[in-house]
Amino acid sequence: MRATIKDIAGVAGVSDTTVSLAFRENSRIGKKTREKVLKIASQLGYIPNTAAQKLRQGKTKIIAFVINDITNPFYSLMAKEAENIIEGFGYEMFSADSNWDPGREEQIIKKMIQMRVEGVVFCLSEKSIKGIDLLNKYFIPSISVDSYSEAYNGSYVANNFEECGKIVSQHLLDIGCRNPGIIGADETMSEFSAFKRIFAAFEKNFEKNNIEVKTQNKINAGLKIETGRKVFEKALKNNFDADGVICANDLCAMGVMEAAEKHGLQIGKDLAVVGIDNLEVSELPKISLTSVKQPYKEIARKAATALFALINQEDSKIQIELSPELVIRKSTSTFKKKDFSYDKKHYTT
Amino acid sequence: MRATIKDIAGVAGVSDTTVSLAFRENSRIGKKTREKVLKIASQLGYIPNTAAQKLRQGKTKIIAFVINDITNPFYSLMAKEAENIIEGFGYEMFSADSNWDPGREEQIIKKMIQMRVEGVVFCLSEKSIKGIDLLNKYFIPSISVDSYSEAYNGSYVANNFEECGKIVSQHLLDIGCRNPGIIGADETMSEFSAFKRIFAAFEKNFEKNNIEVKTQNKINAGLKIETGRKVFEKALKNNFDADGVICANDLCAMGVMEAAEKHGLQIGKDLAVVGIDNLEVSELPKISLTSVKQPYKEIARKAATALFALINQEDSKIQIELSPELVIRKSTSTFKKKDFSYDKKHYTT
DNA sequence: TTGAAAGCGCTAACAC
DNA sequence: GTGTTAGCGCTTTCAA
Repeated sequence: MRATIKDIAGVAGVSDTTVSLAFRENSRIGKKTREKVLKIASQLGYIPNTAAQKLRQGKTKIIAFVINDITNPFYSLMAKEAENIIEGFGYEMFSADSNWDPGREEQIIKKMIQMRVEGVVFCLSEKSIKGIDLLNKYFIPSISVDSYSEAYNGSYVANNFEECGKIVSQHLLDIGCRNPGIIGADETMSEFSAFKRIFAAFEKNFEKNNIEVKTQNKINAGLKIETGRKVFEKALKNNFDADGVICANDLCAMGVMEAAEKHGLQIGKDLAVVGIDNLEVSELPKISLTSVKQPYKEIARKAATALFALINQEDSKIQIELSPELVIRKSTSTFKKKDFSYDKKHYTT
Repeated sequence: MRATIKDIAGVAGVSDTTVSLAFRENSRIGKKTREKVLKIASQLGYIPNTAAQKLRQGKTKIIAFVINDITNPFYSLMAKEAENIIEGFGYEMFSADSNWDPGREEQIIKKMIQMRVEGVVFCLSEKSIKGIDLLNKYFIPSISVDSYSEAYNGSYVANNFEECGKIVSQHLLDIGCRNPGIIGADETMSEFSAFKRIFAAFEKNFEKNNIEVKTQNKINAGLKIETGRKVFEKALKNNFDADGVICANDLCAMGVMEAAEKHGLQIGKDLAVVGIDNLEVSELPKISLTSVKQPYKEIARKAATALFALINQEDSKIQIELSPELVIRKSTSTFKKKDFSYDKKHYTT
């Protein structure tokens, strides 16, 4: 039904080989023959069959992109950037969404191996390493983006989460906060290495300055406005008394700010709030949320490029961390220092 | 290098066919043979080669999802929903991002045909119909989602944009606006049928009530906070004087509200503002933007399901429009009616 | 400059 | 219940 190379060969009165070669530039085919073949091919509406090509050549020129949640704008941004790089190398990219499910992760990676992809860019749920084991077993070059679990020892291009926690805590210290709080993700997500590393670094930097994050000021809220609001409302009614907080993300921070104001606290003055993500809406004057901007585009670009270095065996392991940037806005910039005496005694940078 | 069916057959001392059949449930193979084959396959780390399967079977069980911009949260949401449905049918989904470029669209669709996909879900830029022509030429079932150009006559599951423009205008009428304004997308995007249809229906419903949208109150801003703010600031300095506006999307509306307040207008009272998208942040008390919520998830689900009806020839053309919902918030709910005398004379529903 | 022949890995007819 | 044979559409030797 659909035209094949044989059909063209039949009409043109040449061999299959000649037709195949006619599609490649600078092949040994004569000019006239090529023109004739190409013309007939176009008349017959010939489109090559990728499956046959791949089978014959053994190479697929496909890279897989496996990600936790493609509806997360940062992940879809990475997908788009990676795709551009990958196409620049003459490869195709197939993406798949694991929905944070380790079972689906493994299943997707198996499919990708069936498909004989030549490399994989991934950001996994960290709940299982079966997917990575599979890739290693079949010697498929792969690289992790954004974050990676503690046990992971392969290639990655990641956010420097220690730096992230550190710059936030340092900023809070600098503006005068002496009683920090941590408003984390919900229970499932708070095991994710990114949050663990950010909050650990945040706490560590305060400890270096002899300031402790009180247990009552460490809570798990979630990644949405609503969860941030509800959980923080409740916390304030209990004994939450921090003067500066880091939140799991910007949406959560917005919920937190709302609850705080409702409780009579002035944002930026009584309570400094920092988010993570630097969403477009965070810069609205009415929100004006200080936030951490992470270099997702650059991560994706570097990772895709690095993957080809692995594929071409120019390198055997690549581990890169990129630093975030703190965007300071009103939610932290009008803080009133309460305890200046403290600074002289303890404060160090 | 990688184990094939022949390798397994060799070790097990059976034929290729037997091995192939062993992987299929309820095939005629004996129980013991199957167990032996499966065991050896697992020992050799056998993973079937999709290219070979597809080539042999002629069927690929692949659906393509071609979309303008996967970083648009609504589009990625549709991709995810569609993928779930498609997997439920035992197919795989490959997605590709055309970045609103008609050239890339065509190129992507060509690739998908090379890949012998069995169906395509798409949302195209509307700047060219070459992609659709290709699909038709090769008799590949396809369905459009979200929007479609005027010239398009194929299957679709779309937003009912007329309804969208109508409910917004009716709401503005109901609260007492008598001098409407339209704040559209930038020049490139404003040719997109979705915006044209929404704004036309908006205007038409006002006209039915003998109210005209003045030329000076129709402006093109854009789809971002910043463009909304800048363009509306300028418009207010000129002669923009509407008392109720529809904006191209929520982000634009936020920029508009910011500029309006800076200019001394009270949102909801002097100027009613309606957005489109109903973003999560639009419900924040400080923003509280009335907005149109469009049924993207349902569109994607219906479209994917409909595509299989087309593939299985249970149906030859499917055209469905789904209605949006207006979420009313403070940006329109405290409006002070100025001209009650008008109502008695003209107002109709 | 061209063609003949082989085969990538798998599955489907058909025969036993 | 199992094996033989052929072939999906293409590319790649190798020979002419």
